[in-house]
Amino acid sequence: MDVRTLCLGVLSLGDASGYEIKKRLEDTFSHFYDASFGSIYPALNRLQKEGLVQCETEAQSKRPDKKVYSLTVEGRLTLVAELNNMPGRDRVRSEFLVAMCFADLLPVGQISEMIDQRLNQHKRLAAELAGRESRSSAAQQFIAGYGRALYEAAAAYLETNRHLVESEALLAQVDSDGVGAAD
Amino acid sequence: MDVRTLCLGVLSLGDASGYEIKKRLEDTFSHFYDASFGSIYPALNRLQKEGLVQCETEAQSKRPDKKVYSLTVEGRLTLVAELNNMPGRDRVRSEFLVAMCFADLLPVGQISEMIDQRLNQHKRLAAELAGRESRSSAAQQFIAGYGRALYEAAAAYLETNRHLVESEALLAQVDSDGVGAAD
DNA sequence: ACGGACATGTAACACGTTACATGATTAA
DNA sequence: TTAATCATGTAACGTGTTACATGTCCGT
Repeated sequence: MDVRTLCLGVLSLGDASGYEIKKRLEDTFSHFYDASFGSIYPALNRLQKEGLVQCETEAQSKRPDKKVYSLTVEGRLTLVAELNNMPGRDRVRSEFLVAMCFADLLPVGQISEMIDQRLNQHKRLAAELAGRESRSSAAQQFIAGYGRALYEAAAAYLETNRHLVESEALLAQVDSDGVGAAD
Repeated sequence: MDVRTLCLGVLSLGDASGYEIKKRLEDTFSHFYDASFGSIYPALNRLQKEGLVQCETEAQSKRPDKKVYSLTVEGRLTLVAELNNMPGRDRVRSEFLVAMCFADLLPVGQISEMIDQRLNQHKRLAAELAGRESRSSAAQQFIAGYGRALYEAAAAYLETNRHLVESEALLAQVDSDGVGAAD
């Protein structure tokens, strides 16, 4: 699944320009998918060439014409076909977890700061998603709830278990600094 | 953070060849980071050129010589410097969640199958990680526990809330098929 | 006999990001 | 006046994957 499919998906919820697609992706999908202008605009042009979307150009004075795209029948079929493929496994790339793996190489203060930051971030994002669960379709609610559940679980885990990495980093520090081993 | 840093990290836990690095990544990091041979071998060569790792070649009869890499002092410093950067936000890419967003375009059976599959997968992975929590360093335990907590939270959420997407898909199906509207 | 583990490496390709180009309008 | 929002697009770049090349040994 690539940006092109994602564009088809967004358009299935309503016509939009490239710019608007980007914004909707940020609103709705940012937690589990990203896309930049540099990938969206070329994707739309290619989708148009392939007849999966069509485009109405709204002339605008003093700024580029706004090109509003809509799904064609073929586009909708392609989207459905694509969604029918069993989804591949999630890809996660977490610099935070990599850092935690090597916690014993870092000063304890640094580890703690990273965890604090992460904790705040997760709580903020969970709250943001919670606010979204009321005002939207069942699918949107489901997605928002899913995200919230995960952020909350991560935050809870961090609070309960942070001592595991913090104490290990402390030991390593004592080890290499010779703290408490002064003669 | 890229494959090069990850290689340094793995090497900080013990010397290894490219092949072994790949396997350790699969064991330990597969849940939140990926890397293929095609990226690891070039990375190691470049790290060697830059003096961050050094390499002892073990001659082997009838198969390519095994090149065992180890961190240099510079390499260790570079790794620590890299880890000290506050980690960027996690990147998640989930085809599953995208599919759920557009649940109303799919047959209910398909949705249910996707959720069942995901549920089994999460339960299996959680169990696998649970087994790992006993026999390893504090950092490894922390990471394994984190992964397990998230898989379990996701599974629990799916079981409790799957009706949200399943019923919506059903409604959409009734809508477009005209089921229950026969004359 | 066949696939999988061991072992390294390269080249073509895919995919996406970043930065740039262009430029008006509006709010702080 | 500075930044953000609106609006599209291209080119250079980075990073990683896939498939290929090469070959042995071991288990079934």
